[in-house]
Amino acid sequence: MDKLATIKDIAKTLKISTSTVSRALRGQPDVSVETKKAVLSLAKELDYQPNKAALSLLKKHTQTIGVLVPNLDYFFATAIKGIDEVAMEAGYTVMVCQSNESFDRELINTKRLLESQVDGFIISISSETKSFDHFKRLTDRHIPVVFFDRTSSDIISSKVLLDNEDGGHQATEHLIEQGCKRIAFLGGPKNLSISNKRKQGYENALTDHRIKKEKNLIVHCNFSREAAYFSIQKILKNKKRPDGIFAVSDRLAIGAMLAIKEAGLSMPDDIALVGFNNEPIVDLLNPGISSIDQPAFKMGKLSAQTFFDLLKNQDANISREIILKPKLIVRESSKRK
Amino acid sequence: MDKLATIKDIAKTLKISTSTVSRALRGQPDVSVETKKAVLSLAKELDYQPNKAALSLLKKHTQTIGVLVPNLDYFFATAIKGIDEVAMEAGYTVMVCQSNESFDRELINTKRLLESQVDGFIISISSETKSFDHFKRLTDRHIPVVFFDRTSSDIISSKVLLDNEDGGHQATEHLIEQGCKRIAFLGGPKNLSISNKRKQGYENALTDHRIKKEKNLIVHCNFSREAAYFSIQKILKNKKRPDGIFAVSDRLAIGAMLAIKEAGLSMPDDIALVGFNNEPIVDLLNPGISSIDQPAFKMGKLSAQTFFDLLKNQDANISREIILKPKLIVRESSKRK
DNA sequence: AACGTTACCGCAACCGTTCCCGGGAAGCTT
DNA sequence: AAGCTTCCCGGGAACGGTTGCGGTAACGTT
Repeated sequence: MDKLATIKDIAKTLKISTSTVSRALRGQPDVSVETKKAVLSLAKELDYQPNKAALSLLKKHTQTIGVLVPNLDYFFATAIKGIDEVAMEAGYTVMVCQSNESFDRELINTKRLLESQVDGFIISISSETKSFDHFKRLTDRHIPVVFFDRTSSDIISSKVLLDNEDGGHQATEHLIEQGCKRIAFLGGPKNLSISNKRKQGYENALTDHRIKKEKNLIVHCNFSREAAYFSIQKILKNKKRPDGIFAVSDRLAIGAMLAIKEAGLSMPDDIALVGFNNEPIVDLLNPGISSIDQPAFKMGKLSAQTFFDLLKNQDANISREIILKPKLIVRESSKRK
Repeated sequence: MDKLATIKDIAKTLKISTSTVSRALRGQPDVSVETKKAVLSLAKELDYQPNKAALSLLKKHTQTIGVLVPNLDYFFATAIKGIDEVAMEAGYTVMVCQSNESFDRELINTKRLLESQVDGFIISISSETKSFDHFKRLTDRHIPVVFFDRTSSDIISSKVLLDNEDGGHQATEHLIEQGCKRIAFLGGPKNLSISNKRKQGYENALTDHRIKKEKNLIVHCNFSREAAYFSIQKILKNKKRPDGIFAVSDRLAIGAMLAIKEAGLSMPDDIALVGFNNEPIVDLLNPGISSIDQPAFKMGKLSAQTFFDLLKNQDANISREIILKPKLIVRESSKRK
């Protein structure tokens, strides 16, 4: 790889000092028009690009945000698009790392991002993560960190969240209103906050309507279609099968749908189904799956905005918490006449 | 933001030189066991992380790959997962930037990645891009660049591609075998190579089977479901409507499907449909959409591997071109009895 | 003629790390 | 006793860029 042109190269060929070149390049005073012109034209000719590493050393910041997500599915991809949007506007670059839901990778990625001297982090934690020391080490150092979507109540930091409890409540209440009496909860990994909050909303809705919750209607599995399929398949074999299912993600809902269809049951009459995320494909299915819509793009933008707020008031030790409201989109999978 | 611990901090508190600390940290000789132990324990206590910027300045490489993609949809997300896998294994970090299909953003992103001193690039070009000077400037400097999926024949570089022509051929031939006589082609933007190659395969298949191609059955639109919907809606109003459609992406195929359904036509009997990408949702639709499967994950891994090959033999001015074979997955949307 | 002002430019330090080189101390061989 | 290894360690330059400070002309003012 050939060397990129540096300020020294320009200085040497023009027989002036690097200081002058630097000043000329950044439009500072104390440079004559001729030298400035000469520098600028040579810089263009050599396709000069400032070396961020050198800048980083000197200025102690890199104009980059480390973004750490569990995966790049629809939700996170659109959230990242939102982050990217406002970061780019502010002249910042984002470094995206995915943990693949693995704790070890999350560890490695935070370490690497830290080594890369990112100015701060925007994080959604992996489903495996149970200890948060690696994040605490960041906040202890007063590095700006914003958590979005997936977080933990053990973490004290700025957060951009969905009101997951409300989402679970809306979904469950809707199922109750459709006449469901025995509603199953299909959740993600047990230590995942978003899943638990949605479960809390589910349970609250049941109590609100004086329906007693049944332990064997509550299932947890990982976020794969197959796992959901097997979980629901199992539940449907019970002598008292559910007549409604609330799944904490659309992918899980799809797995559930497959099991329901295979069992020869009809939707929504035998079993009504509600998912979560409102991914653009769920309205194409037959039946279209009702789902809780979360504003992923907006969450991304807000995360980046609170990040920059944090960056500005670093001394002020505040941590903002933004909570967005979800919205139920009703489709045929749960709409009984 | 508090300062991260540096080698100097360790040296100062231990009253030794930075050289010794550096040696101790990297397990080099010329360090006594006691000092080494002292350095290591203090480093752990201070949670010392080496400063990549300083390393970059000195060593002229950053152990990072710049990945430039048009978006983060299913295909690119899984490809990136593949890239990430082998990059991580090699101790490299990837910086992902998305152009959002915009030429300007592509320009800005390559510039920023270059400033960040990435060791090379893995690129899939935006659909807007018609000029490739910004990429040529990279290869001229002998910076390792691998293009994958979307590229241009005007670019001389290593590439990891799908045999798109073969894909188009397979899809079209399959439709012909199902008895289709008037097959429409639903393509992406006109300057996009992958779309044009698939079109070439489509046309070749037609000629192979002595079917004359009809200009008004060939449509181009951008990669949105809506655009595809309107395009097909328009075509179906023709007095001689098509009896088969080959769409160059699943999203376009879905748009087509919506138009077909709305027109009250049946699939596959009135119109047979084949998409491209084989995204995991197309088998859930009703009918399941036949699609050309491309090994996205494998393409990502291969891209990263050829990248590292390039990195090793930088002097050798070779450029490898890997071409993968696609595979047609037949579903109900095109399977006539 | 002496002084002040202005315009332009270079010197040198600094950021964190590596690495070459030189050097001192201790132990060993002649 | 003189010389040679061996083991540790530190000095200092280098990477690319910014910046405060000082310096030198040329010019204008008294």
